[in-house]
Amino acid sequence: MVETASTIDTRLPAYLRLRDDLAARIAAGEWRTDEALPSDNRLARDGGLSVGTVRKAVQMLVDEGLLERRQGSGTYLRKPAFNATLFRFFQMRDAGSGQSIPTSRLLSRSRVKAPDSVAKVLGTDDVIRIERLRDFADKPFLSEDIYIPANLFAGFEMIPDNEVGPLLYPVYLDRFDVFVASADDEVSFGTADEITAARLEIKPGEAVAVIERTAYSIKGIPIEWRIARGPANRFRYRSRIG
Amino acid sequence: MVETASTIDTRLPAYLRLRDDLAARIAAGEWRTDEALPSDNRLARDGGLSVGTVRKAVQMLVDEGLLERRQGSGTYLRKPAFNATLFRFFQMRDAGSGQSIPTSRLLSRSRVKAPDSVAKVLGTDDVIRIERLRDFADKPFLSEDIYIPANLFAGFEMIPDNEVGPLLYPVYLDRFDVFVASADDEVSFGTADEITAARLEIKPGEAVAVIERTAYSIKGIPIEWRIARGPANRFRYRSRIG
DNA sequence: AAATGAAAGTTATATATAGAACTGGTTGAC
DNA sequence: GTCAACCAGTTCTATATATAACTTTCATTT
Repeated sequence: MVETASTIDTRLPAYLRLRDDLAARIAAGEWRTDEALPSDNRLARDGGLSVGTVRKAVQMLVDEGLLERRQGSGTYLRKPAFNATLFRFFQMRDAGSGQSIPTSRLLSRSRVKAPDSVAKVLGTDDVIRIERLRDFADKPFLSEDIYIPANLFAGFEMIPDNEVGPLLYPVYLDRFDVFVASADDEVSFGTADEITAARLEIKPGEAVAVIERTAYSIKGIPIEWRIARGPANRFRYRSRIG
Repeated sequence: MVETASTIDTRLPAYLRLRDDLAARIAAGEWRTDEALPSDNRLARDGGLSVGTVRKAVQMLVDEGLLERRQGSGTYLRKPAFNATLFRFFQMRDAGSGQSIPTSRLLSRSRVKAPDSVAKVLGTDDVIRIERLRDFADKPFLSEDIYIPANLFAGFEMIPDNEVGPLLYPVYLDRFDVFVASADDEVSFGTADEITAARLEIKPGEAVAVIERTAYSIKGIPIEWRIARGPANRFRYRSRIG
């Protein structure tokens, strides 16, 4: 059940090999989000390929949301819209156009042995656990419990608090070259236990919304599992299907 | 703000025109799900196009989930998996592998003037309203209020109850050639009013999950708006992001 | 009866090429 | 100085062609 990460280049079709190569170079930070990749023609010459093949490879990365093509201009990295895509739950119902990123308080980070259910999802029980509290409109509204594999995020628990921004996924990318490409969310409903209630400043037993999320890399390898709880009456979750 | 439905063929690119043409013929029921469409070569000859252009059009429909290509064999209609894709909320948490389609009871159907908020979404206030109650494991678990534009679904309210199956989207497709391609869901939590409580057999004021859904055609035209309520403690909503 | 092989038809991959549509900058006329 | 024209570079659309990989069918051989 071991997933060797970068088994590149078996005898895959050329367009897939180019896609993988580009994806790797993107992850390696070879280009910035403002200025941009070699042109189709250039990639074709360099790779000894035809333009059609190059376009097919690039188009895949566009479909996957990594790249963005601008006709007449070039092909660019898409600035990951963490906000809009992967962080859109708990948009406050009366917040109007605010759209502000909520602030985060790190409560703890430690390397621990993961609970069975988490270990099963991540494929290892050697994990780093992060406890976090997020505020919105000066009130706590999300209590989070996050698990990430220690082998992928070696040393994460040592990073000074002030170097960890309000969003984790950019940190994963910048410091560990781990890109969160997709996620499964599961929303349900429960009641607050003592600890959660204290953090959220509500009474134990009050209704909370529960979001369990598993985040995956482009290759589909699970990167993170988290469970988040917030007051049910302030909760709103949006999802696009299809 | 009027959307003329089938403004085909402006001077769109050839591959888009072919895509639209095929989509229309699919919706018209020209092919069945078992045996299948003309080959790439055939479509190219018939349309006076090159194979590359045809492949691009067909690929779009594959990406949209309408078609399915089988190498060496042909291109086939995909049987829409209504169950898995558009009807996955309220999977009961302890139902195990049941996966059974819940039963439906139609409570009312009538042509009415839509509330403002609904009219705004659908673009018309001439709608048909459907009230429905869905059961699971012999208990009511979803009370639904559904609105569809009367012009798209003329005569829907006349169809005998027993000819409306437990799932609405196949009915839309079979009888009205309306294909639901995507949807926006919005999940929140609230409390049951008198009517909802009676239907769900719970007490007024008890916690309910609320799902508001807007469903769209392939062209992005809103087709249906619904609001559904169910007991919060039995609720579980899954969503894939990215 | 079962295995083999050939053939035709299909999608999948890849190349080469051409012009259209668009962008961003530079040049030149006024 | 301003505006228009041009230009080089880019993506986008479309064609034509060739070969590989695969499926299905049918005839032949064993």
